[in-house]
Amino acid sequence: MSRYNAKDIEEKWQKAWEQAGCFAVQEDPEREKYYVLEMFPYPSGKIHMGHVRNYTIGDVVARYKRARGFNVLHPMGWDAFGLPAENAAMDRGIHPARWTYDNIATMRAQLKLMGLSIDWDREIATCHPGYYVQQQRLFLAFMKAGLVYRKESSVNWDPVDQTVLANEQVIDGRGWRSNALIERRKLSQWFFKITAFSDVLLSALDEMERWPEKVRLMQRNWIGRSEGATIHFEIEGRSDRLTVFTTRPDTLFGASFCALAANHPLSAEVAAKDPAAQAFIEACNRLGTSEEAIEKAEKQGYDTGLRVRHPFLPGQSLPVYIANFVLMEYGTGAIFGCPGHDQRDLDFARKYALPVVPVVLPPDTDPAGFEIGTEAYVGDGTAINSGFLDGLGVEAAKRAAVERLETDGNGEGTVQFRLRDWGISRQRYWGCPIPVIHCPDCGPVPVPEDQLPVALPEDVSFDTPGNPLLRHPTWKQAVCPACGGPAERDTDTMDTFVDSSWYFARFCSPRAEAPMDRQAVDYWLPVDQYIGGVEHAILHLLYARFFTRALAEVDQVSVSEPFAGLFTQGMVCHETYRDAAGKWLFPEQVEKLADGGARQVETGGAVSVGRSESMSKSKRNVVDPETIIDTYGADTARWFMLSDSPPERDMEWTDAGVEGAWRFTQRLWRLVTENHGQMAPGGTPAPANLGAAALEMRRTVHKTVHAFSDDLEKFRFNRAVARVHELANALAGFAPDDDGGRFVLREALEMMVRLIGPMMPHLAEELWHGLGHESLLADEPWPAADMALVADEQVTLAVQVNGKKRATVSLPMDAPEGQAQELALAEPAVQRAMDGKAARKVIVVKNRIVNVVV
RNA sequence: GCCCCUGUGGCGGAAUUGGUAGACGCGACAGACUCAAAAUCUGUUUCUCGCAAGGGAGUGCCUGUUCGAGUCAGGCCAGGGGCACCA
Repeated sequence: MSRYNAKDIEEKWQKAWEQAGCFAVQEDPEREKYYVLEMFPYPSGKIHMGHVRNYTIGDVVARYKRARGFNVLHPMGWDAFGLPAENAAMDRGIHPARWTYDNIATMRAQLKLMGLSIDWDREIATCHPGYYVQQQRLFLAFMKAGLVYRKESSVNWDPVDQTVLANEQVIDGRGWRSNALIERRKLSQWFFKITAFSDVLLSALDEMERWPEKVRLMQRNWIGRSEGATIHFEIEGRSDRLTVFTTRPDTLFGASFCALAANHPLSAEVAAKDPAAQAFIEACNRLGTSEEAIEKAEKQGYDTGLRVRHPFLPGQSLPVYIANFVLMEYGTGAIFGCPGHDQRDLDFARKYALPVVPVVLPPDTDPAGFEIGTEAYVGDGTAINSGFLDGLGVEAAKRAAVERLETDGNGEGTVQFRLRDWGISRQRYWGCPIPVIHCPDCGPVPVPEDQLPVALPEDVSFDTPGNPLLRHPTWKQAVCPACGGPAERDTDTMDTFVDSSWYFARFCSPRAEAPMDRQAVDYWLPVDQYIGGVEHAILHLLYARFFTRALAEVDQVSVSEPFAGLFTQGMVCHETYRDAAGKWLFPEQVEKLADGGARQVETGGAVSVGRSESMSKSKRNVVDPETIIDTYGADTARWFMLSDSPPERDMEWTDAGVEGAWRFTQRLWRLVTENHGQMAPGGTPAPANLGAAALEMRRTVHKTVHAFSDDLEKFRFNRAVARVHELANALAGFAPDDDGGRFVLREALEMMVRLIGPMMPHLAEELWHGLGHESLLADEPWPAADMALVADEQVTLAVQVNGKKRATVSLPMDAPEGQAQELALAEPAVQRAMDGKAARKVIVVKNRIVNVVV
């Protein structure tokens, strides 16, 4: 029995597509465009299974839309700046550029093995000066438009490595390399004014119907619009006021303290005269900058000795604390605490023995017996102990409180967003240099157009701590473009999220001299289908949305949203293995035993099998895509990726699963090639009459084409795969015995080959040619189902008695309800279940079900 | 701590979106072919009572809505993801 040789055949067709230039595209106003984009990869070294899944899904969409007649743009590039390149430089002494470009070469070759329908002419890498010079232009355009500004913000500072650390590099308050205690340090940095778009970024989500609801919800929560009030408390013995933000102005009568963020200006002022306050602030600063670390830490405070006057209760005042759970970045960096109706405030009040006054009475509660114990009451209710607010519901009380604050000049109703401006300065080498020169006299001055790009110097070293750009002997020396005096370059580079915030636009005109060619972006944008991991649901996608609006504001694009459709795929998981000593083992080191256990291949030692987790190098539960492609071919790998698990969900990679996919690849090949002799010749017209078996087969084929196409449209690839299995099963039992049968067999095989085209493009191309076609399947239109053959003639209805299935009846499609009822009641099993009683009610749902109620 | 998601046979999952639970695949078992193995083909496979015909239970747990709930509502339990300098 001959076998399908994936390796040779895949290479053959990849060359054929390349020679024919199938996937190179140009703007064509005559044709409807479709832009398919998968999130571009970070060139970390080799492709991993997550990439294989991502690009397989994207390629199915791209090839399908192409067959549907769209002018499809499907490009690929590299998110090539980032921290790992610098880590490699430090660990192995390789220059980040060398490391990155080597990785790109490796990964490009690997991706090409997958047979993706990509227009490689448009390839870009964000670390290439041709890309980042355009990004510098955009930065300067944003600066001119007032969308960029400078302010101080806190960072994790590693005092030993002399560097800023990402939150993930801070482990238990210590630097991951140096193990030194991390400090919070203030740096003057560049910010993008994303908050100028808070409202539109939020409201536009309502119209983004082709985005998953969960991503829209996450973004809504992230932007975090809340209505509330700012309240100005008079500080006793001072002329200035303390301004706080609250979402619960209705609970003001229950306030028992105010609290400041550790880095609030007033905290600093107190600390200047109070060493104990200073020590407390320093302790807070050791907490790290992540919200998680701050929220999970034990609530602690320091009494500043200051007191503020209660705006509604003359003569009463509240203590002011510095507290470790108040964030300077949100609201005004200060709060008032109402322990009765906020859990954090309650924990704090109990700790520092502050009063707890209930001011909201839950519905149907006796005020006499109502007390706050260990749990704050955050629900709706009626105001009590609240002076002029007494008796009002929460919403009404909020309005009344705000009204009084405004009348008295003690505050005002405000809308607050959780969203903060985007700090983009990074004290790192491997990123896009910020094109600004700092002049002692003129301040920050944009680098003039004729001096762009501000290129990264190549002669840098990573053997000493700190930012290589900062300590480079000459790079930062510059002349002020405004006054001509000596000045210094900004030695920071941009957050790599900036690079990925506009690459989709650059793909439209990747070699343009300007950031983008307006005609090209106007034709291609927005991206019709964006595909990537859900881990980017907030940051990357929100930044790209902001960036697009900013680009529109500086008149670079016409669209306001970058991604019309979004699909978030799940992760690829694998079982984890450990030896007796608890060390992680690679899957190839482990042999599964028949009894379900496992042992080590080399030593025969015990292996404990852990749960399936997202593939990661640290847990060694990885399978190398190149090995898989080498063994089984790209089509099998692609097919398995699409089988079984719905694409939005996590999937488990198993050896048995790939082998199953590989067997099916071989089976399809045999099914088509072994039936060549039984088929009608190509081009034979459909006979007027078909035998019963042939007609049934033909119906199955057209139903499959119809359902399969619908599944592709809806990203239900696993079901589409199942339908091809069903069709193959049906074909295996079909032996034509007349011209009609032979016609149906050819039609069935051709249809099946065309359906699998987007999923297993090489096999499909090979079989297509085997069927006698000269054209490339990649250029063929999508097959159409004959709707007359898709509709069923007979339907089977379930018959229930009191909701329990007792029988089924078969009758013509759309038969009248009376007929269904009559047939159902005549069923012996139904009669038995009715036990001689009369039917009280019979519910008939056409073509679905009959339910007899007795 | 806050926010989000998921839960169906031995396993991955399907279920026309409130209407026949378990499609399809994997695994397992039995059989055919073979000197034998591999490959391939055929059949069985939710659990349970029964020789059978046939019955009972069943979609993480509890309560509810409905003629009818895997699907809707409320409350729990378990697992996973994100939290602004990883990309």
